[in-house]
Amino acid sequence: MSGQHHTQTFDNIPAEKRVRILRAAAFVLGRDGIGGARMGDVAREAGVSHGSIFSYFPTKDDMVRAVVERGMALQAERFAPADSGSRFDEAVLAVFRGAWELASAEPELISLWLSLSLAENARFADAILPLEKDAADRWLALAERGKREGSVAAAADTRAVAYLLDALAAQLMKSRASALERRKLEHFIGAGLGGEAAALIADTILGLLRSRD
Amino acid sequence: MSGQHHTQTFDNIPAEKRVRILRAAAFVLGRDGIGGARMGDVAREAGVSHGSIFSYFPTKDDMVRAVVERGMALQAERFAPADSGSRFDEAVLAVFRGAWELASAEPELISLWLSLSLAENARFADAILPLEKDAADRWLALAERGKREGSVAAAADTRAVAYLLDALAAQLMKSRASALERRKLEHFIGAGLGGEAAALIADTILGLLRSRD
Amino acid sequence: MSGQHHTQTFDNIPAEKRVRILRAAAFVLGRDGIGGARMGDVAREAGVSHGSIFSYFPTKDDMVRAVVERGMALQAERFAPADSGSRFDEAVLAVFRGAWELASAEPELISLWLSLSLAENARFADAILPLEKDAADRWLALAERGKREGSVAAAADTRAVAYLLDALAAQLMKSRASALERRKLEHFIGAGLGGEAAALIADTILGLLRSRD
Amino acid sequence: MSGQHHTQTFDNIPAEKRVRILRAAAFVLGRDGIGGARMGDVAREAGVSHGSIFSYFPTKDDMVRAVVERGMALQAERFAPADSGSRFDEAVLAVFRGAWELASAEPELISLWLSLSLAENARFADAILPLEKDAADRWLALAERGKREGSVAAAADTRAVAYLLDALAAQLMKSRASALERRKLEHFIGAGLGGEAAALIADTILGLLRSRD
DNA sequence: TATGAATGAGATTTCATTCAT
DNA sequence: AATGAATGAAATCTCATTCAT
Repeated sequence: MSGQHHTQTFDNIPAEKRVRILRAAAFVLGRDGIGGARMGDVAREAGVSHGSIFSYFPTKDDMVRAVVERGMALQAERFAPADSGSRFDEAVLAVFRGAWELASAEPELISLWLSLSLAENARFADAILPLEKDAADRWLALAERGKREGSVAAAADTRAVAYLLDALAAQLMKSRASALERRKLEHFIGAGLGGEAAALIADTILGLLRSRD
Repeated sequence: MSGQHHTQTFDNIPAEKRVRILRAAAFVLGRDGIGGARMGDVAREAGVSHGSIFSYFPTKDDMVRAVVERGMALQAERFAPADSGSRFDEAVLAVFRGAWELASAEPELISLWLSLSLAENARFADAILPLEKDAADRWLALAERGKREGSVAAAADTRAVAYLLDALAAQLMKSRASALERRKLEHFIGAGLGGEAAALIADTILGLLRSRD
Repeated sequence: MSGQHHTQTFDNIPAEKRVRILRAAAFVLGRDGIGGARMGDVAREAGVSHGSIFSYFPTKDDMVRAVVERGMALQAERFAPADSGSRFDEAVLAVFRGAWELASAEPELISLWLSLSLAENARFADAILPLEKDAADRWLALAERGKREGSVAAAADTRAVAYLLDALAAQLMKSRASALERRKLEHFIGAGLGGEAAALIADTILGLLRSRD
Repeated sequence: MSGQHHTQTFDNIPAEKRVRILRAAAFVLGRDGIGGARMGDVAREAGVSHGSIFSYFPTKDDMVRAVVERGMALQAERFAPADSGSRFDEAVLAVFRGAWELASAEPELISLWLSLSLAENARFADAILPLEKDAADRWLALAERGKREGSVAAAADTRAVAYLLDALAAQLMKSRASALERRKLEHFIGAGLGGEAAALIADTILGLLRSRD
């Protein structure tokens, strides 16, 4: 399943170097795609030798998995505000903003994450599925909280609401990370909104969700 | 920009063969990704010789563009129900169902379309952008109609509503076309819903959109 | 098992080219060893492009197998004199001479054949075993004929005699094909014997085999 | 030529460790071939660090030479019975048995020794030739003794007889050490003979050698 | 002296594209 | 117009050897 994808050597090197390498890998993988990324580029980007990369990860696929596993930690950070005691509306807004900021800071990571849904990368399903299920569970929990707090209309299907929030957050990140999707967002919303796109979308969906009787 | 991506020769062959080749190309491109697709596989899948492919499309990228352009026609079909005189609710439901059915019939085409948002395929932005803008305009028009008909709460931002509907439709197709996303959908909604997932999502969003004052 | 190791393409090219490639492959494989041989060297030696070699043989191992299969035909030639109606003594002498000449003409093929017995090349056992068994059967048949003709002492174990003849023929080829073994032969027999080494060894073993009662 | 192939450091370590390393090297070299053997495997097999190997032997080739030199001692043991005062027949039988037992105990060493005759390993000729000449001299001496004792037909060429005995002993070891050759031996002699194969071959050749006039 | 991380040259293999037939 | 053999640039991965600790 998810096991160990890096070598003992990778565990032995300084933590700072480990992070540098994983970030470099995510950057190149996201920029060029999994198939298109060249291990030599990762090495150069990380400032290590060509051969060293293979002493850390037996194969390119193993490197991809190691990068994906690091994504788990980032996702936990993204949802952290929702875990604190804040109200539903605040939590959703915070997660949407967090998604937008993550996509701003590491667009290549989002691009990599998007590519993992593609048929061509189906062999990584086992690596990414736990992350997806984790996100789904967080959204489901949030939707239930919204119901209890009265911030989500009683008539709405909880699961569908969770799916809807997940889809929107994903689309927001995509709109930030992909040049094409950014132009599409601008075509919808108008250019120059910057970080406020996330807030506008959040406000709109929160308004719709709110029960008005 | 969008000009001519195939050769004169391609225009000269029977229409049936042209379609067969474009479908084969979409199939292989979607299954293996643009980078991973092999021209030889397209040839074999289409039942033509390896060399012939290059007498139809000067390069692999040209073939991709030709396939994308064919997508324009499919998109028009998908939105056809919305163009007819039906009410907002019926139109949205029909488009969601159409999206689901397209993704069921040609999952590889959806996979290809999804891959075009990735950074690695940014060079095809000019080919896909008209298609995206067209879709956006159709959603914007629909959202406005919803407002006029009173099926969309007056307080909701029209552009945000359109963006939201587009995101949901895209996510639905993704959930159908990608094995990974299908498992994610099942984690949200429960397995075994089949085609009713589209209806459940549509009902929920339509319910939320409806003004109740 | 022995199946097909070359591609359809290899079957399609002219026979003359096919032989040229197989000879070039045997030459390089024998000279540098299976592990040490470089596909590029085979290509250069055969006068074809680097890529072409891989359009004939999917992998290096497949190429090795194709070369080994060609060895079957050469072995049949080597034993041809024994199949004709000649007497036992003449047949053995002819086969020994034939072995010596084959090793003189294609020493690299012998070197390749020797390397196939090594543990490192155990994965080719299925390819070489039929050839070995064929040789064994021919020696067994010859030994039996010797017994019937009275050229082999009645007291001698037929199977052991066959094994002995096979071992000697193999050692003769090795002595001819390997520089090291040639020096060893010279240390035994004295230098400058040239092709007469085969005759001396054959005469000696034939003399020993002959019953003298 | 044969000089010193290991470092001063190698002389300084405990004798037990020295033997352990040389045995590990022989094992890996025989199993994977000289080209295919990895220095890291030798290190792991010997239970020392990767870097240490290079503090004992400047290069891989030096390590091979050191291993070959150790083979000299083993060979002396193998011929020890022939040096004692036993009769010719007993001596030959003992050497054949010794060869069989050595090949049973250290098949990888035999595999390594066999590989040294290959063209690809010609650069080690200077290391192995003394060993080969030593063996040749022992067989020549034995053959002469056989003549004097009347155990070898007077008409037989002494040098050819020595060559023949050497070839048979080598073939026997090969039949024991190589899985492929073992199957070939079984095809000749029948399976299940175990250690008696050496005795059968020895009896047969001794019977043939014996003069009967 | 011992360790094991680092290096980089080099090997197999792939595949878009060309071109003779 | 159609075919499929030929080409060679480029990418992943290996491993002997070095060297800082």
